[in-house]
Amino acid sequence: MIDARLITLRVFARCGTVGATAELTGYSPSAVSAQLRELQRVLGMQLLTKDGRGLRLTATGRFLVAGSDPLIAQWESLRAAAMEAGDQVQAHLGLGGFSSAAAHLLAPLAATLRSTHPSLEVQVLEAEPARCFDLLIAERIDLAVIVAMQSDSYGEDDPRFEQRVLLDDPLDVIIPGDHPLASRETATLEELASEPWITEAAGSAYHSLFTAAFTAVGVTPRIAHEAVEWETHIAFVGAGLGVGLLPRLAPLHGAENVVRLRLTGRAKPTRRIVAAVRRGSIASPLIQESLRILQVNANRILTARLEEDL
Amino acid sequence: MIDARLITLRVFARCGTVGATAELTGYSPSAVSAQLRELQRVLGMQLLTKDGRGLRLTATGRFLVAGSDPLIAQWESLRAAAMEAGDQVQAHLGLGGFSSAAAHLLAPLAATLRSTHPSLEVQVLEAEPARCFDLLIAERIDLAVIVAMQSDSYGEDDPRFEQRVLLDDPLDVIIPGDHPLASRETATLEELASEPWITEAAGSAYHSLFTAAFTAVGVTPRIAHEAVEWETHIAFVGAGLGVGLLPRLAPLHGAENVVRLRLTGRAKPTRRIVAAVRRGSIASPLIQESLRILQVNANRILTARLEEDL
DNA sequence: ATTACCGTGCAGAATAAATGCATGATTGAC
DNA sequence: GTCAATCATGCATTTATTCTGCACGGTAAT
Repeated sequence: MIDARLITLRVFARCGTVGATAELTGYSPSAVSAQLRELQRVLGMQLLTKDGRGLRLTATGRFLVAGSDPLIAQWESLRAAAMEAGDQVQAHLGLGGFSSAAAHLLAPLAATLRSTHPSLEVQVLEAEPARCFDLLIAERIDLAVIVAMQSDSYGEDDPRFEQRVLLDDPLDVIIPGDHPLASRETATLEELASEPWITEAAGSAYHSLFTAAFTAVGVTPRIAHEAVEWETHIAFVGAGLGVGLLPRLAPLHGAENVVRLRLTGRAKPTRRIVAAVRRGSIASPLIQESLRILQVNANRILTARLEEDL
Repeated sequence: MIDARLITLRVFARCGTVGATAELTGYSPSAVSAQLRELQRVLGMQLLTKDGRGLRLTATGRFLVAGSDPLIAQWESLRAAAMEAGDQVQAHLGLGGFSSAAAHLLAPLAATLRSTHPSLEVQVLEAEPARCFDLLIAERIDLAVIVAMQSDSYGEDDPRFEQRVLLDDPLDVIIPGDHPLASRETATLEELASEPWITEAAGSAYHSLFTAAFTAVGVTPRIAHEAVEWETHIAFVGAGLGVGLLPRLAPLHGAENVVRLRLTGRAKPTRRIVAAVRRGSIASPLIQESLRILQVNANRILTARLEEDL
């Protein structure tokens, strides 16, 4: 309902280049360029200046973008209220989430919504948390499932978003099936302190969670290998290369020679999984329903995992 | 910046029929029909229902329209603030006003703006006050000059508009040149109580002003003739058909056998001339400048008239 | 029953917008 | 200093959207 060109400007304000804006919005770079020029013409404002080989927002441009936050929020709020008042749901819903969330939370959600609202067209995009926020701004998606990261620049008080905690996903430890502790059901980080550890690359989202967990018990782990996908982690462990942490939401799906142990003791690391929406839209019936479904599904998965793997 | 289809819906909410909406917005009826249908499709809301041979807003529709008032106001406010922050003015300005305002206030304003802002395109629409408000909602004009009418449904607190008093235009009395009082400079309503009066049709904007003035002095005038345009009033007076009231802003331009007398005494009727804009836009530099110019011009005309006709 | 009014559907026209490629300008690397 | 990479933009073309004008069907008043 808000002019698409203003949305484009907002995306540009976040990512700073026409090319990136085009990628995020789904337009071509020329279209973005034309939109921004047209926006300035229509409003009679100079919003951008050339800066080297790129563009930069003018003071007016920054002012407009900042001021548009409450405008967008108000529209979302109005739409949500009207939807609720009329007991209706929108025609389209865009969902975004990082890999395992997309697979284990969003896919079931999409399936459920599809059956309860046959006329609703749902679109799921797999994307990293930071990109999810960008996609929310670009209005490509309406609901994002992300891992809460204190390092992120999106605070709980960001005027553009609202966030709700979906669940705290506990990290389990996975060890080779022939490990001395393999017959146990639980373990502590202290017991595994001297093991070779498999983790993600330093600086990644989970790495900080990993180090924080060990700092809490005063142990410095030996990092032997790095992996990005959980599937790779599991394979490394199965090959006897070391031990690792695995979110309970992530399935082992019967991997050879790998057992999952619950972590006990002082350090019980969890990753907090959060749903984020554009501010104002949280009251929308469809969003509310989606949040409920997500939460139910997530809890079901967590308890089911306990019976499967542990 | 707010979707044109929502604007169209707002206009429909005011006038109630597709045809009238088309006339006000400048679209064809088919276009309005298509826009409203499209709006419902995009939002996934049912906003309208068939009602006899016409359309009627649903509860959701009324809710959305009412809720859109602050949305529009916020956009106008943001635009005005950004304009001010960037020291820029918009590219287009639409002005609306009733006949004599259009001729004596808006035309000079347009001329002044044209010279001070060569790139600005100004458009002037002559329209009755009620229609001016509609045109403001339809975003066909940005500034309206109207006669304040307590009977109007537009209060000072309407969430859609903001109003500023431009001037209080005193009503003078016009009498034939061969009238016994013609050599005077002032007169009172009491002195003219027994004269045949020329007024507007009952129910018109000025008629209530007319009766209120006589009620204030406890006299019931004899209404002899009715006229719509001031020029007709003047002609009637010149033909000796009676006496009448004429706003000081309206010129005699040397009519034969008519003299203008200032009204003194207890009843000093004035018509309050007010500028109205969409709420939020009052802070816009161009609106502010226009209001200043209007006020200066109005005062200049009032004082000049004293020297010409009185 | 007839007439006037109102909204809508459709074919075609007009307008607006997006794409893809080529270009110019700038930065950083070698 | 040259070369490659990055970025934005202009233009011709295509594509999508939107508007118009007219005809039609339903509804209310005379």
